[in-house]
Amino acid sequence: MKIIYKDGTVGECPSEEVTHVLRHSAAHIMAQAIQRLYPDADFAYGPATERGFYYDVDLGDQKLSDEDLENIEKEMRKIAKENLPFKSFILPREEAVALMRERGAKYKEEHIGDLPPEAEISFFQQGDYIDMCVGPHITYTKALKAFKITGQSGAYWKNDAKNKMLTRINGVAFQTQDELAEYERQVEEAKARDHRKIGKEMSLFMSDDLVGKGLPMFLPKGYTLWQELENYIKEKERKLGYEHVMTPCVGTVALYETSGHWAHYKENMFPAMEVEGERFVLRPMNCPHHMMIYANRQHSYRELPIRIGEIAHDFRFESSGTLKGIERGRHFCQNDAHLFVTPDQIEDEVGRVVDLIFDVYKDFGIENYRCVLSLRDPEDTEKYHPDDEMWNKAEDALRRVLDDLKIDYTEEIGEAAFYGPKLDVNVKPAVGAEYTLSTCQLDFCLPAKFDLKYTDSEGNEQTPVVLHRAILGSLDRFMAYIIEETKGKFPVWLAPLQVKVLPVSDKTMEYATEINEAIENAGIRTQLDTRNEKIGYKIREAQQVDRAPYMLVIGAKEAENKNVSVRSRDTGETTEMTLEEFVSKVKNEIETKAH
RNA sequence: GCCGAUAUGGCUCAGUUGGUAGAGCAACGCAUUCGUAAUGCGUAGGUCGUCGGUUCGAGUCCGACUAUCGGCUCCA
Repeated sequence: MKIIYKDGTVGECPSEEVTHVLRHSAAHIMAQAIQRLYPDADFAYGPATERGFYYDVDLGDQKLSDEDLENIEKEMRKIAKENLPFKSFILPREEAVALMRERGAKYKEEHIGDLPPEAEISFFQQGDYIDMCVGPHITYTKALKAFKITGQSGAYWKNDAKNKMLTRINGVAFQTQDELAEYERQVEEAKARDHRKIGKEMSLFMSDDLVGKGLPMFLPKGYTLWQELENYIKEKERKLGYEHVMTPCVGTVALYETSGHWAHYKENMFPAMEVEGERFVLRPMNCPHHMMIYANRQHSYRELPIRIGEIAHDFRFESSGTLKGIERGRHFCQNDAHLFVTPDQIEDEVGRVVDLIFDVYKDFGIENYRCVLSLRDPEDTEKYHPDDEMWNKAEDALRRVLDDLKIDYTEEIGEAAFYGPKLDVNVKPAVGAEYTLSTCQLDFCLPAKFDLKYTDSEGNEQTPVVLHRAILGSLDRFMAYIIEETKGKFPVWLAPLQVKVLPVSDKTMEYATEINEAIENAGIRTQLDTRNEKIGYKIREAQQVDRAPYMLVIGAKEAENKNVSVRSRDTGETTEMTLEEFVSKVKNEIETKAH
């Protein structure tokens, strides 16, 4: 594919750049279409994205309906068909400003003002549409073949909520129709994996307006899974020397004033409630409570690290627009722990946390993740706790741990919390944007705020460093993640219903009942389908709705042979075996957490 | 919170230009006793998200609110 650069030269596009150039050009073509339909439209930014492109546009008071978007898409096809050439030109700054002013492009004009004085100001033009842009672009509009407008949203100019809200029109674009079709197939697939849909189908959780938005409730099956996760992670932690505590999900405002959360995190908390002249809040995190537990008695350096863990209920006043099933609610349970260490122990302890994270990921078969080291921006002296030495030491310690374990990671400057650097492990769910599953954050501030101490070997009082860490993140979010990863086909150890016993007819109900009881007594979660239905019907529901890993078909043959026919959810194959063989097979899979 | 869309029995959806709500599945009843992804027949079930307005008449048109969905923003 030929492309045109800002200086007007035309060349062959490097193959890895083709899609990006196509998408960026698609944004320009969309802008041209919009300008034809809405002559007063004023354009802001219109880049290529991971899957396609968008353009932020100021349409004044004009609102767009779905039909309007279809019309824009139609106009884009028309422009592609017209096969207009892309041309480029460069203007001196004053002329560039004059051109933009003449065309009423106030966002572009403002953008010129943001560019460094030496910047070359280039333009691309197809037909009568001119866009300030560094390019490169396709040479003719016909090169754009496979694309689609996917929706619109609001977006602030320069991403700043103080600025005007613009209309962002999103689209996808690919090199071929096949790729576009594949994308659409993936969107369908993602919808089928959506934890909200599967959670409803499998009766895992529910929500109700009367209870409140963002406040999901776990049904028996969902809570069974939840408890498996809780027991699993607590067992892991116990073996690593964690001690678990239970603390209330309410605290005084004074507690959060001490921690500093009241000053900096108040807008994300439910407002305070006043009782008998004292003010309380629902807690958004557990750090202050755990600090108080540490402070409950004096500590020697010999005891450190001290690891305090809790499956803790928290409440955050999340913006209504960000709520999403059990992935993001206003109530959730953190798999939280605070590790109190001496400065010398930081590296070791972080290493142990990182080991634990990947040990857990192995058990769950999690392979698609991205490690992010969030560092401070040394220029931003306002945001970050001022202690250069501590920061450098901590950031180096985190880096060393990752390097020693040969873990790939990216560094993000300015993404650290104000109190210290952090390591996040992010995953990409089937539906929606990437989010953090596990985190390990260093904290230099909180221990001092609570005046935490330990006595060192010289007999002097020292302040410990705190590591905040969460492995499963929140159990709620983690559950959402594994629902989407497995499409509800959980491994045996997690499945709310591990076995479903299906008598072929009432004639074998008695034997099926015996089998079901024996399995239940072996500590396996099982259910007997007592309905008067045909076997195919029972299998269909056990497979499609319950997603039970094993179905036992019990008919005359099994009753006579005193055995069971085991149908596997995953392979669809049926094997005959004795009840004892089956029970030990399932128990073994539970034990080994087989995937 | 912001931009846009949506809201109809337990679930998934239909409902034409405004004229008294419809299907499939599920539930319940009866028949059937059946061998690996839906047995047949029947019964019951809805103040169409809420409130207000226009109209002789509103599921349908208008407004407000609530919730949900797609994005944006935020995320100690």
